[in-house]
Amino acid sequence: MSTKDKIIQTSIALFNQYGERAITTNHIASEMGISPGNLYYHFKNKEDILRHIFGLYKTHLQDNFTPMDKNLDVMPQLAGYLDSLVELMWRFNFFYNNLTDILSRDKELKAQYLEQQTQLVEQVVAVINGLKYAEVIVIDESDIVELAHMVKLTVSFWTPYVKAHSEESTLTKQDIFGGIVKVILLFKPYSHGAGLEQLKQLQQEYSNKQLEVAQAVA
Amino acid sequence: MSTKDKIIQTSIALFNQYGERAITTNHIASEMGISPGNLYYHFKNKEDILRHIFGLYKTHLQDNFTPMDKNLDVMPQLAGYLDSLVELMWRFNFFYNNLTDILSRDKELKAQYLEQQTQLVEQVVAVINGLKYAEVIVIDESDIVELAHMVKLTVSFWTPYVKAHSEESTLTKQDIFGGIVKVILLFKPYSHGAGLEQLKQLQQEYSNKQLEVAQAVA
DNA sequence: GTCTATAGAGCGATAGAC
DNA sequence: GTCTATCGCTCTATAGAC
Repeated sequence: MSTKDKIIQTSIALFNQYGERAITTNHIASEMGISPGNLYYHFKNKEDILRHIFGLYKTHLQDNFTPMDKNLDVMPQLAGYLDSLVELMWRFNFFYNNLTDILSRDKELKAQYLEQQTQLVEQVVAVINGLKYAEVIVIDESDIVELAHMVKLTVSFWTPYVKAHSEESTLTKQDIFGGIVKVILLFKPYSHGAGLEQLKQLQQEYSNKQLEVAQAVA
Repeated sequence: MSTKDKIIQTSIALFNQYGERAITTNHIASEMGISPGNLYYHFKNKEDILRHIFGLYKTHLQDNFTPMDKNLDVMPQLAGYLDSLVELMWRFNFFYNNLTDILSRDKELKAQYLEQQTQLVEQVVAVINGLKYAEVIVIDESDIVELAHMVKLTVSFWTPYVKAHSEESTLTKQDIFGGIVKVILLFKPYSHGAGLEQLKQLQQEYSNKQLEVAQAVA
């Protein structure tokens, strides 16, 4: 791995563990065993590092949040989206923990984020419509965009919510599954009959994942 | 107003406008036209100020989130809770914008927050049960706590969500009403018949408030 | 590409006069 | 209760040698 890539990876790891605010460029360099000067050879400044990390975030979403295929079953596709959200929430949780700060310090990054999130809400709307046409849920047209924002809000801020509510602020991967359960909860009351049973099953699967990991640790 | 109270009020105002991270003790003193030394006469440090502000936050919730009266109509009481949440989300929005950071820097405050939020989830559960017994909503026993957390998550992180999605990061009070609409959206799909009509009307009221204020400014 | 050394700036907090 | 002055620390970022 190139030094540049290693700086990115180390930054992500340290930001996630200690928070973006607490980690300085010196900490990153020190953790890697390189000099601060070397770090600044590869990146203009800390914001430059954050922009590169945002690039990875964006790529992850572009690669995994592809449009639904109407010829395939809807539930496996939904499960695929949820799995990719687990990865997203886990890998970039530091970003959500300091979203306002990070964006307010860097207008360019904020513009990129805004554009990206505008796309994202459209993609979530498309998924909701997919569930609607597959008759998994029944929902008024006027509520769809609102629900899409609630999904986005939940995914974005589940990890800060968990951190604020746990004694030790160290996030574990099973904590993330709890957030997915909440996302499914958002859809569930719009669902009836066979669709409801499918969603209940999916929710149960993620509840189980939560416990499995916990038991593996114990 | 005493200097001590004025420091608290000025801090809240500056934190809300510029973010807690960006505002130093020097900024607060300078804004008030007092010396940094004077500020440190009244408060041990910045965390001390934040703890006092949290005290106000806690008091606001204690005063406004009183248990439901089963002898009175449920909807006016719900509206009362929602109005008090508007105030909370508006007055202390800086707190939610930096929640993880603020709590990770001060173990004592974190403990207080944890205790307070544990109480709060119980109170939200009580409100949901109130809606259930008044037959405004129909909800499985097993979903109630999960829904309560979703309400809390929405209230906590609506303002950071809005800030992240607006060009200028200055929050207005009508933005808050949008969050209340989202909270009502959480309840709506559990509702049917007469209860649904009541919730729709309530949601419409807050949607209107959103627009009224916007027009008053224009 | 990597290092050492350090400039430059800001922040938190205190001492001591009034 | 309020001020001025300032110390010590940390952080960002750069200069210049290798």
